Amino acid sequence: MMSMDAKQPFAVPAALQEPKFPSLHAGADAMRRVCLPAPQLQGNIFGSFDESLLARAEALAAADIAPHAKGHHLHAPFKPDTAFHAMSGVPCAAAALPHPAALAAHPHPLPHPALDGGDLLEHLSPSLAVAGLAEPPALPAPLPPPPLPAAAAGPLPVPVGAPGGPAPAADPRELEAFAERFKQRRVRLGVTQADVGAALAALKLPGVGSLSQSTICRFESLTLSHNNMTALRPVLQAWLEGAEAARRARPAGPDPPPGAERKRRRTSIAAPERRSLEAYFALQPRPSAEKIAAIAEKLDLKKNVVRVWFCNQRQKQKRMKYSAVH
DNA sequence: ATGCATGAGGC
DNA sequence: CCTCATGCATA
Repeated sequence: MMSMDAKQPFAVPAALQEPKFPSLHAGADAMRRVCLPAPQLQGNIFGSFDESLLARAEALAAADIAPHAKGHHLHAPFKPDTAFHAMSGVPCAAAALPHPAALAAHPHPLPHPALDGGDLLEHLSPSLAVAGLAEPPALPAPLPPPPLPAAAAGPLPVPVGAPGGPAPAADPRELEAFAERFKQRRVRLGVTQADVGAALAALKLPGVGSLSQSTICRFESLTLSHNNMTALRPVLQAWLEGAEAARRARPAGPDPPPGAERKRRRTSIAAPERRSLEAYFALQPRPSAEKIAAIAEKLDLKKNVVRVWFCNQRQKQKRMKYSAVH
């Protein structure tokens, strides 16, 4: 009976359902092809050593890297002019997979086996969070009022605006700085990440609806792709300025009580299986469908779960925290 | 804050 | 089937 989904404020016909930021797919797969190893090579490797590799992966997983020594240094700023898809060399390097013998001796050139896929994002800087800025559950506007709208904010050039071609200064540093300032000012407004996401719809910017708490969070912590960050920045900046202006006009506002709705459940992959998957991933980040099926069977997971897991891992490896060229 | 998932767009 | 942007559910 709930034809009104909480999401999707304006029912957009599927035909019109365009991505919120149309220009995000700039030659995204060009690089993929470059990364793809010769099909036959891949076939040879896995055709011949299939069992060996699987076994080795499991052995690695089972042996477990107990000390859990962490020391990942992702490098490769690599900024081609066609696309800034923060590609670390990792996926390609792994795809270029030497031979099992080499793997046995040295898993790969990196300082540590890429078994830390889940840990890649863990050192987000919680500086603001621990600074004593607990954000209110809703928005009762407790508002600690140290007025300094422009004090902390430096000159913002707003580099967008070329009508003929979008050529904004896409400096990672710029984005990083903005993200941090954004968070500070947002907290100062006493607004949660979820609130921001919801408020975006009210801006009625073309092609921009609401966003989730997840996305706002990821923006603030720079755990989005560079393209994504770049696309979101103007939108969030617009909201921020509007919100600060509104605050001056009307210091207080009503806080709408949140509703309660339950939906889908999240399947959770157990630690041992996860470790195995990570080991497999280190050997081959882009396994074939057959490979995925084999892995799924060995780990007793649904094939689709395994496939999605690999997709998500690849996506994580591309996030911009590590592409921040300095 | 993050893990698993969906869906659009693309070969 | 992939990538990419994004979100629900959850630790």
